[in-house]
Amino acid sequence: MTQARTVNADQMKAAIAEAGLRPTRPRAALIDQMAAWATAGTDFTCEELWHSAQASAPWIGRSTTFRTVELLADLGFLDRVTFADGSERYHVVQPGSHHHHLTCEMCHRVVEIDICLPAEVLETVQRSSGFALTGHRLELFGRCSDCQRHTVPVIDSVDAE
Amino acid sequence: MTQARTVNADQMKAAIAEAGLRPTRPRAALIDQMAAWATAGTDFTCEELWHSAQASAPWIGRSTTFRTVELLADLGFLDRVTFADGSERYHVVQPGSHHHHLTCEMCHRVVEIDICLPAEVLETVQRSSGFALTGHRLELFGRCSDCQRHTVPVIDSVDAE
DNA sequence: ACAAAGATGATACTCAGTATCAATAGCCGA
DNA sequence: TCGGCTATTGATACTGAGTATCATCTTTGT
Repeated sequence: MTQARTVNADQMKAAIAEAGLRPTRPRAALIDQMAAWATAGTDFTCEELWHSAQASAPWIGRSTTFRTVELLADLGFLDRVTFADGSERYHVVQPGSHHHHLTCEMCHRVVEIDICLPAEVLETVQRSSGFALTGHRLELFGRCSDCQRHTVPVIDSVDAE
Repeated sequence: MTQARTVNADQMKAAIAEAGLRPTRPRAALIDQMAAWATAGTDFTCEELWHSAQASAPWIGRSTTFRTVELLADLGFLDRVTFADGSERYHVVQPGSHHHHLTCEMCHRVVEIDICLPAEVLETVQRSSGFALTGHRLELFGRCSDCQRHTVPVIDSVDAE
């Protein structure tokens, strides 16, 4: 797997400035929290971000949290990651990098992986279906090494959920 | 692409009987509607199913619709399909078949495809990440041949959304 | 026909996210 | 520095999808 270098708060703030948007206090506070989580490899929901940010900035509104997350997602800093149980959470990533996610179904750890569908497979699909492919989404589920150690080993199957 | 033969109402009803569950009128009505959609290749949400079923069976409750969809999903007859815009809908499939979905981002057409990640790719991920893989989810997005005809051609890119 | 268990439908509720809008805070030019 | 323009904010109310509850009604096995 590839450990992408962690996105920091300044990168996100700079991107906001470059987009001609304003560097406001709420945005800064939320970005700082997200960047901290990014370093720790922690994913989050908007609700969690809001609650967490309120510890240091109780004046931040819920709407602003949703708006800021949407903004950062549009700027490419946040990916929506799907977990094995179907839940979806946000994860900070390097914008523009093409990768997919491998998530631990026990501890929710997220690992970015840079493997992808081979181009010839995509071309085969394109030819046989008549579709013009514009994108795809791949999520891998499993148990991380720590969680394997603490529980019964899973059957060595690689089928879809 | 592989056009899986369409699941019919009787198969679903038989599966319910085999599971030791009861063949009730609401279940039959909902299954008939889903089977009709399956033949037409139409996907749906619970809400849509409910409204549609009410045309012929106005006594069916909303809760029952959700319960029946969940039941059929558990029995493997329904897949949750993700579309390019992030929305999720149900789609009737042959239970037990391992496949993925290619969806048209314009008309929401769903095509089942039987291509998958090559085993060696999965093994590489497994080795390098230390994860024990247990499943995956792959969604392909594009424009179907009909929608390509009616609009400007898309850039021939195959990157993720 | 009868009782036990399964299934139903009405209702109320939760939860995540959205819409609205008056008030506020950055920005820019004078 | 001032003033005004506009982006942004936070409070509030709302929506839509899905869940919990529970009295009532069906199936089913006897």
